[in-house]
Amino acid sequence: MYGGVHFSSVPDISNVARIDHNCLPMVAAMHRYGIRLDVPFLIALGTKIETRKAEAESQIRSHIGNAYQDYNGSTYQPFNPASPHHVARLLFHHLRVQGNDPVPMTKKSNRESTDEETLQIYKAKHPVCELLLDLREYNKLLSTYVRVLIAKVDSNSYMHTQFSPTTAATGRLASRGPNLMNIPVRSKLGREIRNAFIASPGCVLVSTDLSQIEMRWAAHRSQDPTMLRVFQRGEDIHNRTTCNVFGLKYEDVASMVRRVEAKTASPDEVLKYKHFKQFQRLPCKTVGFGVLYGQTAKGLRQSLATEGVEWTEEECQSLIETKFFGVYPKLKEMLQRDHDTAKRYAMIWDDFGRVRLVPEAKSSHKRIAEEGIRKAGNHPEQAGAQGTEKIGMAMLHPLMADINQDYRCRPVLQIHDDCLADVDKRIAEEYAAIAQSVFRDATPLIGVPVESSIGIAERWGEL
DNA sequence: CCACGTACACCC
DNA sequence: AAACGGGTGTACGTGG
Repeated sequence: MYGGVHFSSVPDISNVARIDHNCLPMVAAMHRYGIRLDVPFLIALGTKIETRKAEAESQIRSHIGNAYQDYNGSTYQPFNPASPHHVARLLFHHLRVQGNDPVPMTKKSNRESTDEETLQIYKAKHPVCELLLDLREYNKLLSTYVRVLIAKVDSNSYMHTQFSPTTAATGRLASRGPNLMNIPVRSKLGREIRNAFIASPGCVLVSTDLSQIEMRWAAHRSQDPTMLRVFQRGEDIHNRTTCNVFGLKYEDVASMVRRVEAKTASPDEVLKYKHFKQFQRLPCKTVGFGVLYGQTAKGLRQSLATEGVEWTEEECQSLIETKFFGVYPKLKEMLQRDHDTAKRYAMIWDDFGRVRLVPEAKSSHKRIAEEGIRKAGNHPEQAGAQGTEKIGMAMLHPLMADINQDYRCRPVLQIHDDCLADVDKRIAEEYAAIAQSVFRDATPLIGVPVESSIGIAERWGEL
């Protein structure tokens, strides 16, 4: 012991460089081979979105008429719906959709916010809000994805993006030129873009996904008995949390879900299920993600509100502190330990010894210090999860290279807990089984089974 | 004219 | 004065 520091607690960083180094062959192969794009499909999609964009623009113009009159001192400025500044002036100064209510403001400039959340509030007040939201989506899809992807494919329609294993502080990969880790998936139209990513001729795309890997790392590190049992029994962790919080029986919930999914539930039970899903499971699921990120009661209240669940801050506080951590007390202790480590040493590290420096954790400014502590609280799980993924990639690549002698078998993308390969149809099943077991066994966790799921399809959007 | 900060939006 | 961790990219608007 010296100066309050236990030498035994100093992390061993020697494995980190090896992990990053050993995943490079697969990363390089991803860059070199690239992923195939269906360019005619993308062009048709682009045309479709351009049409919708033009419609939305003309409707916006007809709705606002001369409502927008901005005089810059010499001329009237045309309204630009892509400018948040113009949108704010239109809605809150000319149309005054807020009436006498206060409007959410932007963080740094002193101006009304026009983000999606804000526009949703005033959707009922003026039809232009929804049109502006639609237009935003079209502009986003066209300028960030459709046009860029078409412009950047090589002469054989393959996209070669760069992956950097050393950019993110937690060891996650970063992708640029273009970024293929943020291709849309949540909205219907956005998901169409994912369908432009296709397998090579005679091949299929095989995805290998580590399920709930950060949660499993949290279970491993905390050794929380309830969490361990959830994963050992193969339960749905959010259902388990919900049951313990609301005093429901797990098996009752599971059988209800089965009946609803099989469409054999009575109308009464369907109503009960909908209530369960929105007002019980959703809050518990949100907390489950949120706690690993250090989400506060205020943040939880906010994110639930966007899902139509209007809880008070006090109710959120009680859900997090009393109810959630009441179910998983050892998880709370682990997070507390990590926060203490950050406050004491201004750093934190994961089980592989990947260190993150958080000097701000020692700041005298509470806000800055808490920011550092939140970063530290999440680091061991995010970095640990990435360790599993990178080690899996390192072990899998030589096996793929062997197969690739006779049949096409190429890695194409990694998205944090997901590894995508372009594989000859004739050996897709065989490859999938190998990849699944490699990722599953890459890093044994104590008392926690790791599970990887596989998907096979010709288009990425179908996975 | 370009560089940069900001707002917003997409992903895990 | 924030209120959720980790990223990239685009358009706008301002200031050098």
